[in-house]
Amino acid sequence: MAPLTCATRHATCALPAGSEAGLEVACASCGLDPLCNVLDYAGEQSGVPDGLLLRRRPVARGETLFHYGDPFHSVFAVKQGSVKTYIPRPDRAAQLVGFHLPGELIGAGAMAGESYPYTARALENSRVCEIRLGLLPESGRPLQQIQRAVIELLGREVAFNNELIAALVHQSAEQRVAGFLISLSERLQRRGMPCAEFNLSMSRSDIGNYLGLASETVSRILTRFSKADLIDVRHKRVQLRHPETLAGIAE
Amino acid sequence: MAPLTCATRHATCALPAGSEAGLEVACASCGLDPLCNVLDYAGEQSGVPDGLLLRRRPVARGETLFHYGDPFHSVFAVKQGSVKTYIPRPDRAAQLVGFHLPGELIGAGAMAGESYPYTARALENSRVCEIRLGLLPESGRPLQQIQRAVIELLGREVAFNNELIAALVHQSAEQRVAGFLISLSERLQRRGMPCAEFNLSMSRSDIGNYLGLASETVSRILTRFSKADLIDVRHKRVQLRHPETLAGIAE
DNA sequence: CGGTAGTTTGAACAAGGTCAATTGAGGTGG
DNA sequence: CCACCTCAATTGACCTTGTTCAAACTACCG
Repeated sequence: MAPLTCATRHATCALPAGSEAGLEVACASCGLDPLCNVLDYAGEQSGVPDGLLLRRRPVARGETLFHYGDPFHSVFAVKQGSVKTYIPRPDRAAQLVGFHLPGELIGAGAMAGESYPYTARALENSRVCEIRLGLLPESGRPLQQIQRAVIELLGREVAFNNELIAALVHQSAEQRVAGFLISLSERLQRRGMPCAEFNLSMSRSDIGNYLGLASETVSRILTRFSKADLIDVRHKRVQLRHPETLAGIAE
Repeated sequence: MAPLTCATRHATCALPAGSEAGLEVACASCGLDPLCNVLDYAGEQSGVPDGLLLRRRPVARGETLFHYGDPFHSVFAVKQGSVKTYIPRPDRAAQLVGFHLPGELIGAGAMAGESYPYTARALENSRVCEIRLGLLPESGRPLQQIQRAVIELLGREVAFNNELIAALVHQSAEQRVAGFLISLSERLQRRGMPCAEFNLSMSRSDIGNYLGLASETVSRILTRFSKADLIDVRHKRVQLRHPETLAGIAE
């Protein structure tokens, strides 16, 4: 078997201009990297099924990675573009769970259970890496490292969610939107992507749904920030002019 | 070394009347049970340090199990009574993170990190079991099972938090309070505790803080529910009269 | 060049927060 | 045992915030 390489260790390749969104995250900055490295190692020890790693798979805007309730098989990482996750609800609007930027994981919450607790859908033409954890053998030494990595990932997820809860529950609409922009910017920065100016690939309703606000409120606050010269919004393009002030608003 | 027994496999022992709150959860119903069982096994294989399990440790009302930022050493489970976790914040009121009922874990979110992300304080005179995971050797076969159990626990935590976020962000004050009561009741039931009538060991402000509401709003809604004969509130005692209707309100 | 869906903006309204006064419970000391 | 103190809980009045409903506007796409 050919030695496996990390799912995301590849330079950007040429693609039809305009068909894909933004830059690609470097492997070293990707949240999947620890797992990728472990699997590299596992590969050389053999015992890891082939086809375990699917790298830089293109996903068209609107396409889904998996649906709510599907049996768990893979953890995904966004390589390029963006993905939203949501819980479809009968006779109600879907509940938005999260937005996933380059370098971020999708489906981590399902690793412990049998099925995905939400649907994942691409917000734009994107690329994702996929690790088919479902194919992993249940024994052998590498498993320990894999488990360790999974624990690490889940722990981060828990911490992030705890912060999010604290934030969402107690903040005003203005604070939430400011915090949302700052969060996006910081997450892009962490992955080495341009973070002062970026795309709001999700709709205002998606943002509102995520933050627990009406889309009109989101819109109003964005223009308010814009008039205060804190940001510059044009269509889906946002530029942060005074991130410090925004961060101050978000507290 | 004497064989270790599960941290929580013990009958209730006699105690000064009135000094402790409520019944004790059975070990089989405890969230720590999977870990306890694994460690039992580990003990017989040797290699597990002594003093790893501290069982049914009494904790006085107001006493803390650990503080925000303390280095991680143990996972706790409430055996009897209740505990709240919160993030202390400079020049602001603390942010309540969660309430922990008998059978529930505390500090699971810290297992992946180095330090506790919140402070844990007993709401009443309670008893907790403690597993000093920090003392675990980093190798040996049982580690795999321990890791598996940890992943399981973290996964549940993530799932619970996702639901919580969805709930808190989109629900009205009335829905939140109804959902809070139902959640308490269901969690008590899951652990085999009386669930139709129970103690609200936390203050109205704690509830409000947790749900993102003013304490006055919590109070108003409780009396509203009481007048509608959905519940009976007297001091800290609550009786659910029409759980189904409440569940309907919470949606 | 329309058509459609997302976005912006305005005005009326409702939910919940804030402030303040009152009541009630538990604890302490005389 | 009771008076008193303190703090939590309740209740009322008012006001801010954000939602809802509706209409105009804009980008995007055939």
